Amino acid sequence: MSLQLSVDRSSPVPLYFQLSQQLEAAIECGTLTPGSLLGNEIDLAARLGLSRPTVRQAIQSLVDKGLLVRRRGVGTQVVHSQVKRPLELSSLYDDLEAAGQCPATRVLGNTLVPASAEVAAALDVPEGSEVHRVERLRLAHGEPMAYLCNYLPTGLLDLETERLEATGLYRLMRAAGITLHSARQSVGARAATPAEGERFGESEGAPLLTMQRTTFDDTGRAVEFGTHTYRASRYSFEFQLLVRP
Amino acid sequence: MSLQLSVDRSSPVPLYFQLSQQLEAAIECGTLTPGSLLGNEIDLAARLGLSRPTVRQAIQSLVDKGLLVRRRGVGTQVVHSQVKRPLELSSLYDDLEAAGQCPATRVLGNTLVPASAEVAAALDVPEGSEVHRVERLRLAHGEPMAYLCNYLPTGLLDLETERLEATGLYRLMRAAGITLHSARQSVGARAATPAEGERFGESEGAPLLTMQRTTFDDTGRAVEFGTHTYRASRYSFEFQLLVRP
DNA sequence: GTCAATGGATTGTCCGGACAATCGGACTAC
DNA sequence: GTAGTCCGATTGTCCGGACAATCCATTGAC
Repeated sequence: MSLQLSVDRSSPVPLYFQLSQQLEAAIECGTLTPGSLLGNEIDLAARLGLSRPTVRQAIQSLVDKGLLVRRRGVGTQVVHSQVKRPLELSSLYDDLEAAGQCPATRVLGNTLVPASAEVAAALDVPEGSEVHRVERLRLAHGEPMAYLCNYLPTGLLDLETERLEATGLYRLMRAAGITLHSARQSVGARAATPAEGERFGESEGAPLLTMQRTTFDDTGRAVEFGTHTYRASRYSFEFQLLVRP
Repeated sequence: MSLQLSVDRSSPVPLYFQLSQQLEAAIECGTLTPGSLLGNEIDLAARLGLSRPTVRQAIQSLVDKGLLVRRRGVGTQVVHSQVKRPLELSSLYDDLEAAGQCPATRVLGNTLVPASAEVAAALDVPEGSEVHRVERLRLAHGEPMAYLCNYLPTGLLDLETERLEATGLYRLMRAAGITLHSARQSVGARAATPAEGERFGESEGAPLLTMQRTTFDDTGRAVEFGTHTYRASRYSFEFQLLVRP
């Protein structure tokens, strides 16, 4: 039952990473069934011609992803799963596209404004200093889905209205070399104002889903602050939380 | 400016963990300021009388937590922060208690029921098999905040109504030796039905925040499935998402 | 039959070293 | 002055080994 594992020492990709990828693929495609033991680390290392620390590093990365569980004195098992997917910093645009919803964006505003107290606090810039403000209406199949208002520090990337119409904000940021790391979110709900009702084609008082989010890059700097409003009848958040003990 | 670091080799707590805790404390209390270098790993190891792998393990755990950033050829820096807090699988009870809201619970039902198709799929048990169903009303300062309906597999823990009134479900699960690992959540909003309006002391049509959650333990088994309804005027979700690149 | 002691298996922790990859600044050439 | 090159510093990867801690099943005692 020992699955096919091998490493290419001439490849520039790290050995532990080659191994973890092969193991992940085996789990994904069902070759390694949930609950099955992985075989002890020593033998595995010997079979592959690797050292134990390297094998452990590969296994550890999958444990961190939640795909494997280690039990001292027992061995390493594949989790009973359903959990497979890693949690992602969800992008509304990508979500809609993945769901085949034909997302589109109408840019309502793209200007420089002085930072309000709230925005300044979120982005950690002086109050009153200039920041980008982008207001967008996100459509799916031509129907309005959400109203997005985002603030960004200046100098990080150039926000062309044309590009904002074509894709999502996160893709633009990644393309600009910003590595997104984490985000603090606050999700709530409230009734639509008359203006919002009209904007979304719903009646006044219709339930709306609201989100405020501050996104940080890998150095811990705030790179985006946004206030979003979604039609509750058309959208809900799906996400996964991990516990770090 | 080298800060005070030391390890106790006679302690049963792992050396790398002692070090990571001291570093985390130094970051938390501001001794290590955001953006400052940590000093190279070799010297750090020599100063502490540890090996480099041990020091690396300590640093790596903080990198995983998002407190440090490594840059090859540069060094290891403290992140520019605000992010400090680790993401937690939020417990409504703990959230309220931490906010000084005097949480209380009224158990409306605590019975065994046959699993519906939805519940069976979420918990990965046969449809129609018996599962626990717990219905609760969560109060803060005597005011109703949320209606919680949870399903749990049988045999995991004994759910005494008395205990459920005194604390949160997650605490009971942890106390029963279940190590929570991750959860899939879906958050939405809708208008209150007449019955819900009455239950919460709000009018019909008032916006409600809804959440469905399936929680998994460290072996990947589903240990809880719940449908919750919150008064949007009184509660919103705060959480943090991480990106795994 | 029940409970406690023993032992094998496996992961957890730690060491010391070696070389490669990458970054940033200093230096040089033009 | 500007661009390209070199070099030191630092982290990234990998090795091989040693012992401790823990789990599980078997064995043994009562």
